[in-house]
Amino acid sequence: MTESQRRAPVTRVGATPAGRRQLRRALSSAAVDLFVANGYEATTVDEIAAAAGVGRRTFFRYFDTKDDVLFANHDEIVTEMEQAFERADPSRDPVEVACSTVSLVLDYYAADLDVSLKRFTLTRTVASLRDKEVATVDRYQRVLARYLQTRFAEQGDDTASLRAAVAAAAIAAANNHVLRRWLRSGGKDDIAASAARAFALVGEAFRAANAEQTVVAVLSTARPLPEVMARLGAVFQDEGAD
Amino acid sequence: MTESQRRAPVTRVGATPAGRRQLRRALSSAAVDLFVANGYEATTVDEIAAAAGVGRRTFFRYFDTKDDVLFANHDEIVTEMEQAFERADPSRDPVEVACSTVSLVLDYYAADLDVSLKRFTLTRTVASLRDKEVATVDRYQRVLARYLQTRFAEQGDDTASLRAAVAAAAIAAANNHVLRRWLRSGGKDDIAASAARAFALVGEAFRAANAEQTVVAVLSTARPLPEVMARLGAVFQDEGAD
DNA sequence: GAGTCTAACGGCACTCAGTGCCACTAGCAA
DNA sequence: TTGCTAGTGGCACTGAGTGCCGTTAGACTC
Repeated sequence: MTESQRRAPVTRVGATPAGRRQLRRALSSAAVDLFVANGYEATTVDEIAAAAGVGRRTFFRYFDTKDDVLFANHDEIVTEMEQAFERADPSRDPVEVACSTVSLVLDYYAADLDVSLKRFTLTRTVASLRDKEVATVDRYQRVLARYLQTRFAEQGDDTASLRAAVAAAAIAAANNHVLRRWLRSGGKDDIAASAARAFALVGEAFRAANAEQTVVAVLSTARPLPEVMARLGAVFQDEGAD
Repeated sequence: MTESQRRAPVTRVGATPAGRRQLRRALSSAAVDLFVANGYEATTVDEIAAAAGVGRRTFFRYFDTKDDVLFANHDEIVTEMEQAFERADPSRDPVEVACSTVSLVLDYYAADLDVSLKRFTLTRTVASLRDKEVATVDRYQRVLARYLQTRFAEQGDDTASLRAAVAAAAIAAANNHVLRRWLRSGGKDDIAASAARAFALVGEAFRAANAEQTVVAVLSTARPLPEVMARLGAVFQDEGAD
């Protein structure tokens, strides 16, 4: 063995699955801190790896790209959402199921407030990271859309695909709006309450249009019933037009 | 001058603004063809530049990144949308204005069907290009949201920000759905008709939810009016809960 | 037509992300 | 002790993106 081949003994953290998770977290944590301290572009992968006590090559065995390290548990969220949809009660309203499922994202962000806040400032500052975040949002928006599409199609909706895409986008936007507002408040706001309000707005917009509305009104009139019916019918006669 | 410094005469296309546009198009066109022929990753910027008859360094003076070349006129679309919002009739319904403005994107895509189709297959195939497209969509979705937010705020909507974000997402999703469906048909479908249908769905979902619903119903009962009112009131008593 | 100036261009060298390859070794099994 | 496996680090390589600078086409002036 030559002198140049000599090296420090390898700790080999990733031998066990728990160790792999631990190293992933260590890399992610080190990266976030370095990004915040020195800026994203100014931080090299070498520095991240060194801060976590591993080699540069090992970093790329845990994360495909440099920016992936900021969204470490995103895959986890997506698979968890898919599982939630699989075991969802089919009798519940699809939009409602989608809303309550997407709030898994809020739970994940709330579970690690410190990292969430740092990532928030980074995604607001660095354009490429903002794009990356948008791409991750799009990924679970697709999961929402797929679920809604199958459910809408079951209900005999002939525009299921369109309605699913639009509703999924609306739900994701509402979720993001709540999330960003909460992060801007530094995690102080009542996230559950604002989420409920936001999803109520979405549900109102899309549930109502799905099934026929059931409307109830009270009127007082001396006119004979057939005339009342005719007048009421005239009010909605343009509804068939598309 | 040494032999190594000798070079072919420079054509200098970009001396005039028209020439710059022409070279941009040439680079974009060459890139798309190479991407389709040899794959995105397998195509180097050197090859694109060479195919357009310029040096590699010039490529990066016309496009910031390699993937930007696929979305060459995106900035143009965004600024045109912003201008459209500025001269929009303030008496028109905001959602309707947003819908008709976003269809500028459809016009741009329809204007160059060939490139649009090639880009479509690329964005479906290459993950990084799909992410890039999602990011571009997000950019004009923000323009929509900003317009809707100011208009909703004018109307005294205290949840203007949320409603604007959700409506903008829905409009963008509807637009994309129409666009993708049209591209999958190879440009054969009637894009205007399907756009009208899609935007009708969005408008229905968001215009109606803005004002209070006006409901009319006919009922026949022998019960005294106060009891009827009390029973009807009980039906909606959970509506205040948030 | 000759001189001048500006800006587009090409070349070169550099950094860094990401990848393939291989040698090394900690931990485990026989 | 002797393999075997898998995590790891080093190394070299490709390619994107950037800063710098010399060159020169084309426009403008006189």
